[in-house]
Order: sequence, then structure tokens, then C-alpha cells
Amino acid sequence: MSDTTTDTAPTTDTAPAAAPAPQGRRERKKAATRKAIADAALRLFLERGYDDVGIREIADAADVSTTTLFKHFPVKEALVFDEEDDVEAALLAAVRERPEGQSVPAALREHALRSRLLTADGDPRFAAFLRMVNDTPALRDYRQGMWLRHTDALARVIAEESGLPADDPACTALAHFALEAPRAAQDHDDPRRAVSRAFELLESGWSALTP
Amino acid sequence: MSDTTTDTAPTTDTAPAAAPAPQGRRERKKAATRKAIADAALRLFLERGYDDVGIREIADAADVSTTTLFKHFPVKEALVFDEEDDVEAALLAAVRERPEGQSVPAALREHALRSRLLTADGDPRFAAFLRMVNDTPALRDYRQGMWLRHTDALARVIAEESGLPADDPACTALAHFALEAPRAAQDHDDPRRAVSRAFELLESGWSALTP
DNA sequence: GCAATAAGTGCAACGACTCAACTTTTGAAT
DNA sequence: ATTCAAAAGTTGAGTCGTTGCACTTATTGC
Repeated sequence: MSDTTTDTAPTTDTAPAAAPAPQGRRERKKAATRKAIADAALRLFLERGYDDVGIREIADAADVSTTTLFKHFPVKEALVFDEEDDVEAALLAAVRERPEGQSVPAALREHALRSRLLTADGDPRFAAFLRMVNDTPALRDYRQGMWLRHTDALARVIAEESGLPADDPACTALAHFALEAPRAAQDHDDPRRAVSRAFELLESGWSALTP
Repeated sequence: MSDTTTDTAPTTDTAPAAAPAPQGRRERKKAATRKAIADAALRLFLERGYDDVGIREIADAADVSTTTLFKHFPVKEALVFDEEDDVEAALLAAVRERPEGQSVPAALREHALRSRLLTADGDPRFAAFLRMVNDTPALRDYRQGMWLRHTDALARVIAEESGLPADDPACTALAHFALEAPRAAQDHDDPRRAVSRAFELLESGWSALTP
């Protein structure tokens, strides 16, 4: 059998958030195989690259059938982004619980800069992970797709916090743009500066829209 | 043989731009089969939906082999977005040749509102086409992917027109956001208003950045 | 005319993903 | 304790997009 690593897959999130109650034996086993699959996948991907590892190979390494694998993960890309649970909660919290007097887009900027997408320093394992994602088009796209799914929730919070009507498209726009900012910045030589500058645009624009 | 339709595939563009010189017999034949494939594909797609038509079926309908099909179109999605040539030129021109005194983001807003993504009225064939694209995730994503490929070119033009340094990330940001605006707006009940509002955000933000 | 080149074919295959039928495990009710 | 239904897993065949390879046919420039 392969080693039972205690490694947690890298998260884009900030807070670890202690694991809740895995009660029944059933759910524990299920979680176990799920983890076995995700671990095997991540290991193989990092060793040889995402595109050079097949589904069957991962299934074999985790000692399950490919059908079982797909019952845990809807598509191949999902194997890479496991354990991304409370990213949305953190995102919304960053806006709701922002410091007194800070604007909404400023809070989003801080959250973006704080995120591990830019601050990969220190952890070489995570750095390798990030490099893999950024070098694989399929993974970049998938990640952005997941990210954008938070648009509506974020737009609602923005509306609440700013007093604008809940259906004002400006809220959706700000949410969407804020979520796209990292992507818009990532091809620059200095991504942090690029993100900041993108948010400057949003901040001054937003201040003009909210009296 | 199937009917040789003279229909031109719908374009997101504005100007038809008369076809240039198809000289050799070779290139004419090549263009012919290409058109045969695209026509067959579009017809089948509109009849039964994008996901319910297979590549092999399209190839059969166009009376070519699947290998030939893929020599003309890199992926299945490309069958839908044929003849989208000078979209980029039109986009850049909209900025460069904007009316005196109009801001860059305002020009982009006008261009977006002018585009057939929102003004599908009148042509029911095109309306059906649009509906199909918007109802098919794979197509929406592909379209947005193509669209975003113009980011760098647009950013360069924006830099030129605004006097900002060519590598100022703000230019990339504006370009990226402007290209994302239609997508951010398309889930709203009134897309035109949503686009306008999204651009309001960009306009006031941009005016603060450019003295 | 003749070779070089490009278009097109046929077929077999690969990898991601699905489906249907079947076995095993587990949670719980009796 | 026994029984039963749901859930987890397996197996194997199949679909679908896409690619590679070896091969034929047509067109072009000389």
C-alpha cells in the first residue's frame, strides 16, 4: 500500500478551519477513499505534470476503479482543487468585516493581495502547486470558473454593505471585476502591483457611484 | 448532396468586409469544403442543439472525414464561431477613432452596446444562434476565451491613446474589465442597462487615473 | 511532363467520461 | 440476531472528442 500521508492538499484559503464531525463509519470510509484519490492524484500530477497523468493511473494508484473516482470528482480538474470549501465564506467575510471606514473595493483588494495566489513564498510545496496550475491552461480555466461562481453571493453582500438596491448591476459588475482582477494581473512581471493598480481603477470608480 | 446554402454564418462583428481574392483553384476548393463543414455544423446545431450533435455526424453531413474536419477547425467549438476575423480590428478602431472628447471607456461602452450580442433584434436566425451559444456552457466559455485574447492588443491601444506608460497594469486592467463587461451583464434582466452601469464604474474610475 | 506540395481519406487508437447491471458493506428497524 | 434498503464500489462495454499514421489524389510551379 502507498503511504498514508497526513498532508493536506494546498488551499487558496486563509483559515484552516478545524474538521467538523465525521461521524458514521460509512462517511469516514468515504472520506478516506476520497482523500486517497486526491492524494494520489496530486502526487502524480506534481511528479510528472497534469497532462501526463491519466485517470486510470490515478485510480490504480488509489486502488479504486475509475467509476468510483468519478463518483467523488466530477471531472479531472476537480482532483486538483479539492478542499476548497470555505473560500466563499472568507471572501464574503473580508467584505462584511472590513475595518471601519474602508471601502468595499479596498477590502477586496486587501483580500486579493492576502491570498496565497500571490504570496506563495515560504512554502515550496505550494509554490510548485501554483506553478503547475498556472502552467496548465485547463487548470487555469477551471480555477477561474470556480472562482467566478461566487459572483452572485459577493454581489449580494456588496449591495447590502453599500446600500445600493440589491439588483443594481453595478454590484454584479464590481463583484465580477474584483474576481477577475487577479487573472488580469497574473501575466504581469509584478503581479502584486498589477492587482493594486487594477483595484485603484475599481476603487475610484466605485466611490463615484456610491454617495 | 445537401443544399449548397449561400447563408453566411452569423458574425458578432459590425462590418461585413467584402471577401478578398480567392485565387487558386486549390484555395477555392479548400474554402468550399470549409464552408460545407461549417454550414452543416451550424444547421445541425440549430436543429438539435450543440451537445446532441457529434463530430462524426457533422463530418458525414458535409461528406468529409473527421480528420479533414479537424484540419479546418481545431476543436468542436470552433465550428460555431467561424468567420470571426476582423473583430479585433473593429474593437481597436472603436477606441482609436472615437469622437473628439470621448473617453476611452466610453468608446468601449458604445462599442459593446453596438455589438450584436445585445442587439439581436430583427434577425431571428441570429437570435436563435445567440440563444444557442448562451445556453451552452462550453460555447460561452469558448467565446469568452477568444474574446479575451484581444486583451493585450487593446491594452496597447489604450496606453497609446491615454498617454500612460505602455506597461502600466491599469491599461491591461481596463482592457480586461471592458472585455468582461458583457459577460458580467448577460445574466441580468436588462443586459443593456447592466452593460452601461458596468461601464459607468470603469469610466469614473478611469477618469480618476488619467489626469 | 514531373516532381513537390497540399488536401483529403481510412482506420485505429487514446483519454475523459458515462451507463447499466451487479456485489459488498453499512445503518438501522424489527 | 435477522433482515432490508440505501450507499459505495466494481466491472465492462460504450460514447465522444481528438490525434497519428500510412496512404491516395489533386494542384501547382518548373
